[in-house]
Amino acid sequence: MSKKVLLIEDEKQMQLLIGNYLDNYGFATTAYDDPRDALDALLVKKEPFDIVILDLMLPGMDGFDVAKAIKTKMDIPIIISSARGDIGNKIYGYEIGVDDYLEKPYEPRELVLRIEAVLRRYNKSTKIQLDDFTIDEAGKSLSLEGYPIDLTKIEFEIFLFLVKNRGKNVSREQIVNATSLEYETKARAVDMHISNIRQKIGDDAKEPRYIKSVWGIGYKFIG
Amino acid sequence: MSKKVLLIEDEKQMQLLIGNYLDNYGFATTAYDDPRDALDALLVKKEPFDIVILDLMLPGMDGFDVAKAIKTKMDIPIIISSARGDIGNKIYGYEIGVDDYLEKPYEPRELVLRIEAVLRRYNKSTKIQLDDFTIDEAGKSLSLEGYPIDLTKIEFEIFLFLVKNRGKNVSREQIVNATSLEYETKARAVDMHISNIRQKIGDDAKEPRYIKSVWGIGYKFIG
DNA sequence: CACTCTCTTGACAGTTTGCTGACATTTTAC
DNA sequence: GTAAAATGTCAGCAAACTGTCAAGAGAGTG
Repeated sequence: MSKKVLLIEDEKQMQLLIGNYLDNYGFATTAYDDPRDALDALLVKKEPFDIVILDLMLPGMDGFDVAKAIKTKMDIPIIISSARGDIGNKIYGYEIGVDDYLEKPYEPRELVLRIEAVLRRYNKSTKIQLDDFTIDEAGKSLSLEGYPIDLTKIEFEIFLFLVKNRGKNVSREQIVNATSLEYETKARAVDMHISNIRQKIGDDAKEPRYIKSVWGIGYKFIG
Repeated sequence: MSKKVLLIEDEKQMQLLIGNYLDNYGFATTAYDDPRDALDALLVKKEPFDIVILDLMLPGMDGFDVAKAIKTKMDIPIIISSARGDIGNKIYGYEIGVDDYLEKPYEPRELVLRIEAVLRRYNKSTKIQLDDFTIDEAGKSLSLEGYPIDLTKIEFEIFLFLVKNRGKNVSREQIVNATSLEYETKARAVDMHISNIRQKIGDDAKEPRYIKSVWGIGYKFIG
């Protein structure tokens, strides 16, 4: 299945050049002149793209703001393509969490290689895909259907432990031992964390889709 | 019965060395150069292997992808065998569920030990298959023909005790002692638990398929 | 220092479980 | 066959467990 590329680039000529080139290499490219249209397609209409190629020189909106808007809402790789090549911008780009950076002019072939590299890194980084969750173990981050969910450190540890033992019942004691919870922490505190996690992932204790309470035993991640 | 080892390794020399060595230790080794052939044998032809030894440096396909392809389709242990550096600390980051890994060069004896350790761990992975039941002792869960059955803590303990003593008669007193039932619990309470268990697993006291009452003695799991 | 965020705990409501008495039914002993 | 003993199971209750609010302690930040 070909990967879907979202190209945000206002120069028509560049758009055609890159779009055709990528399509020849087996990608399905959709291009937008206006970043607002692109954001609309990605975040509002939720079209399923695999990667974003983003020009920094855009009409009406700063490229970095576009990147930030995307990264705070979704977990999707972004490659910056720009003529503005000074180091300051580069660093800023990586701080936002941009995945790679190309300075114009560049060979289209180079872009293909970078895309492949980024996608490869993305797919087999430390991420666990499960149901609608993407769990980044190293990055200690979680997203649900592409939308990031902010868990605290301990919440994330508990969630990860449950996921790794999905299908099995785990006791509160096991949870305390497997996470950075203090040894003498009362089992009751675990309940509170579970309650908070459930709220954040939109789960319901009575009709759980993900974390089920097992009476007298503990909890179980359904799966 | 000797355990069947699937060796995926493209270096002929290594293949022969490991293959012969394992066979000398009572394993039945089948080797493939090409991971696609190995996947075909395992996943399509469904040849019954007990464990996979996987080299990471393979032609045509990334070793991690092979591992992932296997693990998402089957529940079979995998040991990674690879040159130092391919692995590093990545292996644990890639949450594929690999069971062990060895860095080349290693002593063949070491591999044998690892295989035995992994198989031991796997077999006593606390899962008991019996009739149509799957009992996960560690996970404290039970399923019948693939459908999960929710037993309470004590019901599960009683059921497990009966299964472990299948074919034997066990008294109510034995059941009380073997579970977390209070010492002074009346024997009569056991009857009630048995009744509830029977209902949940669809058994009939009069025509028992699983739990039989033994008049004047106690109960017996038929087996 | 004030502010925020995280973790823990007490408290209370609501739910589930385990136990028992009660009664019907079955089996054994004589 | 009859009485006594054993078992099956319903209904109900007390105890144990869970969900979650709210408050407070403690850590980290600017």
